[in-house]
Amino acid sequence: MPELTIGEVAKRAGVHVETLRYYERRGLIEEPPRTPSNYRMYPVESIRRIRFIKRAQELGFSLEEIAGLLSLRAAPKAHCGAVRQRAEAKIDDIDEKMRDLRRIKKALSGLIAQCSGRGPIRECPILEAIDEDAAE
Amino acid sequence: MPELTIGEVAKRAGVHVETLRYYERRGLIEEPPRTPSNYRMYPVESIRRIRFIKRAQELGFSLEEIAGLLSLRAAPKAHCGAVRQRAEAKIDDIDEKMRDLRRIKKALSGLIAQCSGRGPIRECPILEAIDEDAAE
DNA sequence: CTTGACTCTGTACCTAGGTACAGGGTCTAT
DNA sequence: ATAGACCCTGTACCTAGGTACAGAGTCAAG
Repeated sequence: MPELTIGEVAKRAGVHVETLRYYERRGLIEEPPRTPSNYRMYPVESIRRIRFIKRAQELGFSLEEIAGLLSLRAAPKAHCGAVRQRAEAKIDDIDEKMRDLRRIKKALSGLIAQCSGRGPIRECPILEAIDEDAAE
Repeated sequence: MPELTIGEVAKRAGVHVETLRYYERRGLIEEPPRTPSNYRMYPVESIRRIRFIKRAQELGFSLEEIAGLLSLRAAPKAHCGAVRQRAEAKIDDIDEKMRDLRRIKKALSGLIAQCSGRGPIRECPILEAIDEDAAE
């Protein structure tokens, strides 16, 4: 029976041991069975689950959202639309962040355009603009 | 002599009293003089400084970076190029964040395109893809 | 002269996602 | 049988930017 200690799982999944215990506390991974000496022993499938979590994080999902995806996956009656919907909502989040960043970049570019970069700091048009304008 | 209590400054600058004390601890605003009963009394210029801080935050600068801008402003020998440089660096940060977001969005869109939204959760192509691929 | 609104300091708490001990127990190799 | 590597729990700490008390003092109005 190929069971793994927490250290082995951590190594193979590319995370720290403490992270696994943290995920367990957060409810992202089930409490694994224990040996008589109270060591956690993980089935090999655990590694896949940890990797799922890491990849979903890379796609911008928070741990809370990932917990949602995982429980969805475990619900036999759920269907795929629910997952799709979450992915679409995440794209909306991203679009909103990009709009914010574009707006900020535009404002900064406008300030830089006013500044030769050569005057004394007392007359810096960038600082003056921040001092006077609302940065909307 | 038109001096202001912390509550008045907070109200006029649109921040909380605790935030002003926090900024003082962080070195973003000078320690104001005190009354005999130990109340802070701010000159009217303080309001302008708080607003500067808030606007610089809206432009994506952290409090630490803002402290840098403020001390630059106070250095008589500094020149405008230093400010310009920081603004340009901030634009580089923004560009990097946008690249990350675009990459993530593309990955999510690709997943969504594979999913009709109608199948059972066990066959959800989005979940399967997260389970198997590296989300690069 | 008391009540309510304000201020003071110091410290704890919050989100997110972990990381780092301390003080124990266990397992493996020699 | 003992050293070193692992594991356990519990708690504190980290970043960033604040927010929320507690317990005490102060100020203005009626």
